[in-house]
This record gives sequence, structure tokens and C-alpha cells, in this order.
Amino acid sequence: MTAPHTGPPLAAPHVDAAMAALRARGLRASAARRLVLEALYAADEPASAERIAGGLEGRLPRSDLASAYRNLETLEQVGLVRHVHLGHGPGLYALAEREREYLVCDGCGAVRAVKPHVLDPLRNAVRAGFGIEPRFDHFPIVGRCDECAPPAREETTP
Amino acid sequence: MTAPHTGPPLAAPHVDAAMAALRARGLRASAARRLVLEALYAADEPASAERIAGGLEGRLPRSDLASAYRNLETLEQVGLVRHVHLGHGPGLYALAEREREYLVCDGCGAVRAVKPHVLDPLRNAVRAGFGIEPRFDHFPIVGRCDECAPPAREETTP
DNA sequence: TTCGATGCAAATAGTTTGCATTCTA
DNA sequence: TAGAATGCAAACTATTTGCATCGAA
Repeated sequence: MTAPHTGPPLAAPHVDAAMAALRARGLRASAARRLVLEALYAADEPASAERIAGGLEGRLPRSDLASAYRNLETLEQVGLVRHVHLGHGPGLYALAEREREYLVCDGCGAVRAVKPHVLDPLRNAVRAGFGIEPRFDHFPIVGRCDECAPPAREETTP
Repeated sequence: MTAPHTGPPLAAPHVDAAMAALRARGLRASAARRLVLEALYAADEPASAERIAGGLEGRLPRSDLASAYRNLETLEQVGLVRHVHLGHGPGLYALAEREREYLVCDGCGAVRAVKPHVLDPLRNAVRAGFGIEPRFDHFPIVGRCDECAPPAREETTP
């Protein structure tokens, strides 16, 4: 298990900046790492390791899956990448600088990604009430959305 | 993947009642099912399928792991059981009637299980603000607890 | 006496690890 | 050129499935 990265996400506006950030930490800027980063920059949603290693369905050159996992972990330790679990599927990886938190409906499966400030009031309320400052960027807020909510009993069976 | 059970948890105050509930649904009250239920009643925390099949470290007779998974799924469909993911480990199973929601610190790993009414204000706030009625009984609220929160920058390195 | 459930084994999904080789700094 | 990273294969964890047999109703 990866030790969770503490502190703000490492911002790198493009692949080259991210590669430079790696070098700055004494890590090597390899071709495989560049590929993983390119996939992350090209993806518009969090993507599985498999999809990343596959170059987003072949749009980019593919890299080895085991190396992709290793690199995603390294990038996560460095603070360039984070990963989410939106449901029962594989973990999904995204650029850390694309800060998002998630709300998922367990009825229709709809995923809503919001910027963190959107949930700040909620975060503060939880912190005040329970002594924990929550983040919903690893496990989402899961529930029934209003469209999926079952209507009142007497309306379902008149 | 199990279709999520809708509606209130099926309450069965003891193993025999749970077995009766199974029969009432046309399912069979088998020895293996009784064992899974006995483990669930005996466990004081959500337990992995492995631990359940192992009879809670041998305190109860063990059952087959694959059958335990099958039975846990069946029991979940019926509404007697639910399962949680508290971290990166295996899924954990509990009696549905033991309604709990979870808060986990990603610093120290502390798990807090609270009765649902405790989070009702929070639930209502999320519902009002985001059109989704959240439950934290499948994925917990994850964050940094006050003890684990890093102190202000100038205090860490004077 | 009939299906539903069991238990074993094998398959699968997701992820991690070992190791000889390659490549970056 | 030393050590980090790669790529392939194999191991591993969690879970699911196939199938012959068993047992509850």
C-alpha cells in the first residue's frame, strides 16, 4: 500500500514540467514514465492502470502494465498523481493537480466530480461535528440521487 | 456484482430468526448458511469473508470460502447482510440490522462506527445541497482526524 | 424426489514482486 | 558506469464460477 501523500498536490501544467519535477526529486525521467503521464494528461476522467498502460485504447503508445502500476505509485508518492475508488471496479488514477471530489449515485451510477471548494462547507461541518476533516477524493460520497429515490409508498402502489 | 438491496434492513434478532427469514423467501436453511450467520452474529465488527469462513479464527466451525461468498451475497440480496470497504483490504460483512456508518482517519487508521441518526444532519445537508442522500455504510467518510492533522507550518520546523 | 446449495477445484480480476536487462544521469 | 527503471513472467489477494454431489423441503 502506498503511504498517502501529505500536503498540497504537486502542480505540473504539462508533461515536461512533471518530468522535471521527477528529476528534481532525484527520480529518473524515463520513457515509460512519460507515457503514463501523457495518458493522464490526455484522459478527461480518472483512468484505470490498464487503460493508462493501454495508451487510452491505443491513442498513445502502450506501456507495460506492471511498470504502469509502479510508476503510478511513484507518481502518487511524489504528489503528482492520486487514485480514487468510485465503485467495485479497478482503482482509477488522475493527475493530482486536477483536484476533484466525487459524488456517486448507487441507483443510476451517475458520477459527479466537483472542485473541492464546492464541498468546503460540508467539510467544515464534518470537522466541527466529528473532529475529522474529510476528503471525498478517494472514496466518493455515495447515495441515492433524487431521480433514483423511490417515491413515497402510497404512490408506488395506489 | 450484487444488486444493491433497497429498503430497510431485514431485522432478525438471532440466527434462528434469520434462518426463518430465509425460508420465508423460499431459500433454504442450510448448515453452511447457519454458520455464516453465526459468525456474523458473533463478530463485533464487520468481518472479511475469509474470517467468516474461518469461523472467526476457529471459534466456530469453518465453512467453505466460496460458499461463504455465495451465501454472503444471497444474504445481502435478501437484506440481512451488508458489506463495507473501509480501506484497501478485503470487503467486510456485517448484519444489516446492525446499522452503522463509518468515519476513518487516513493518518492513524482509526475507525469510528456510528449509528445512522448521528449523521442525519449531515445527510440532510448533503441532500439539500447536492440532491443526493448519502450513506456512509459502504464507503466511509475518510479524512485526517484532529490528532493526526499536521500542526501549522511554523510549529513543525521552528 | 426435486432443485437449491455445497464443496472442491479451477478461473478470473486486479495488483504486486523477482530478476535479468536496459537506460538515465 | 552505477544505480534506477524496465519488461516479462510469475506470484499473490480477493472474488467468482463450473460441476458433480448432497440435502432441505
